[in-house]
Amino acid sequence: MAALKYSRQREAIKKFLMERKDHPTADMIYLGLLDKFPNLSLGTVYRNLTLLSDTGEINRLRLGDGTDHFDGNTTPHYHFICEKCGRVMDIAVDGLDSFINSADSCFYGKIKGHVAYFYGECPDCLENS
Amino acid sequence: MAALKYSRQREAIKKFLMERKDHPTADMIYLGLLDKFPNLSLGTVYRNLTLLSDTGEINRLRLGDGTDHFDGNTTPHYHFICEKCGRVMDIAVDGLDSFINSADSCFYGKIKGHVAYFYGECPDCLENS
DNA sequence: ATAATAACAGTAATCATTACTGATTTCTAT
DNA sequence: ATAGAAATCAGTAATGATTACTGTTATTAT
Repeated sequence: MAALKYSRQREAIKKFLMERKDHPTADMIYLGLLDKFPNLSLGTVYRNLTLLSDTGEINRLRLGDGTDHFDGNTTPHYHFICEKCGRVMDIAVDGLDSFINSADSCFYGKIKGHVAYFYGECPDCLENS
Repeated sequence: MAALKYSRQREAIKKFLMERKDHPTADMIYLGLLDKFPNLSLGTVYRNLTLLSDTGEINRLRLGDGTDHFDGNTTPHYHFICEKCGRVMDIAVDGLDSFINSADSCFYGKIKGHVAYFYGECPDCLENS
């Protein structure tokens, strides 16, 4: 309900996410912005990440590794997380989305969305073994 | 590596999960067993849930609601979580599994598994609104 | 300009989960 | 049977991610 006011910190957080292809955690974003905002607070990062994901400008990823990751790419896509190095990568899975959206044919509730991600060993870790 | 020794507590935890169709959290299991084990410790519940899911006897569900749920049904199936009441239900999604297993056609890493679940409003909550 | 209020930095609190500790139970090999 | 080794226990403390609180600062509308 309350109107959002501009803040340099929020813009920097959004820009930071847009410029990256990895999927940083709140802490990584905090550390990455400390040089530009020496007084930045981790709480500010968390609050703005929540605001930005509430408005749909970014996505919050719950990948089951104990900490949330964030993604500036809001076009629909899926993720792969490496069990060895923890890296998060985009993964193309053509047709999965429409398949999943038809899942409610025999379900009597209202399906509003889904979460799906893959895990295993990433190309780099696979090579070093 | 260390051999597992029998424990009454672990057996009770497993039995508790097998006899249920809901998907309780560690705390719910703890509270549910307090009458039979008045000295039961929450740490014991957590430790045994980890042991049992490591051996594949139960499944740990990370459904993004801030706490893990556990499932005594280890046959492959998917879950739906109600955003209103928090209830976790089984949901049948025919063919999704084989579809997802073919996802690595254009991915250069090694996909070992996937996580997928649905969220929305359950039949009961849908009716009361 | 000024008043209203969102946002801030800093810090404390929360909550799920894990780690530690010394006592107890289970198992194995005499 | 029994004694020693080791897993498990209950109880408690610690951890780590995230959220809430507080007094101050920045942004916006009048």
